[in-house]
Amino acid sequence: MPEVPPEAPTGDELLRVLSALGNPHRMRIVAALLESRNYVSALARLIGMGRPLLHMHLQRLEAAGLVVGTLEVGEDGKSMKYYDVTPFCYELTPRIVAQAAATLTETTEPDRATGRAAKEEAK
Amino acid sequence: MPEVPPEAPTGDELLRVLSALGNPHRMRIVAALLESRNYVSALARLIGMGRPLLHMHLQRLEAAGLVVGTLEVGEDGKSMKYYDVTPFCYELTPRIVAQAAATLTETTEPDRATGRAAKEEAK
DNA sequence: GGCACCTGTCAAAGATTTCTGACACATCTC
DNA sequence: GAGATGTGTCAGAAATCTTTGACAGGTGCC
Repeated sequence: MPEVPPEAPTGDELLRVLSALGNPHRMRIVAALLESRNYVSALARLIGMGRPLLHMHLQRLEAAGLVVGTLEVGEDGKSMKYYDVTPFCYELTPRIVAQAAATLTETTEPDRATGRAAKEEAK
Repeated sequence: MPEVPPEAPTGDELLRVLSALGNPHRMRIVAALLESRNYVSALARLIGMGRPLLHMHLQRLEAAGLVVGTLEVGEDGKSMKYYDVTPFCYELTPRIVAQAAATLTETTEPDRATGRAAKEEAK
């Protein structure tokens, strides 16, 4: 049996997943793809959305590991990029969120090497 | 015994939860509050964040039902707003997301059938 | 009174994210 | 060739989210 995230996703991973799913359009995209895999242009027509925009949303979902895209070549020689929903499974509880938060890499990139956050205690 | 969302949260609810948690600062806030409940000003000092900003983040978390704030009056007469993390528990799978997406009441969509996309009734 | 805390709000800046209309390329059919 | 399909990209609006500083009030203590 394949492994699913057992308990503790990294902060960055969880953040990517949550912010990817925290968007009505992307939720609908997942729903549409779960019903049947599809390629970009057809999916764009199906849910009434511009191709460039859908492309962006799909990239966000794929970056979060929620969908996967494979470039397939049809018998007519046209290449279409089909997207499938991955069987992801995340549990959201205070403890898991807290654990993830502890492993968050500073979002603001202050320095190249130090990795030190440049937040000082004022006052 | 209070019930936790067993399986199918509404689209709006899940959307609120995901977009609330899909932010590094808010994840850290949940983590800090889970370690120990706190009131706004102290929490602001603790995580090095302005009060107005923290206030906004807490409102977002509370609107999603992830934390609750209670205005308590100490014996010294000062009122402090203490926040607690609620024991939320959400499961994130393709099916659950798809189900939630189906009940989304949001979008500039034209309209389908009884369609009447409106904001929630303020209380 | 003045100081140190607490609470809340508001209006702007600042930074992201979202969205749109181009553009580029390829293949197949007419 | 033109026209349909598919792929991807880009720059720039448009909308939204984040952040800041100033303001309003409240209480207790020196």
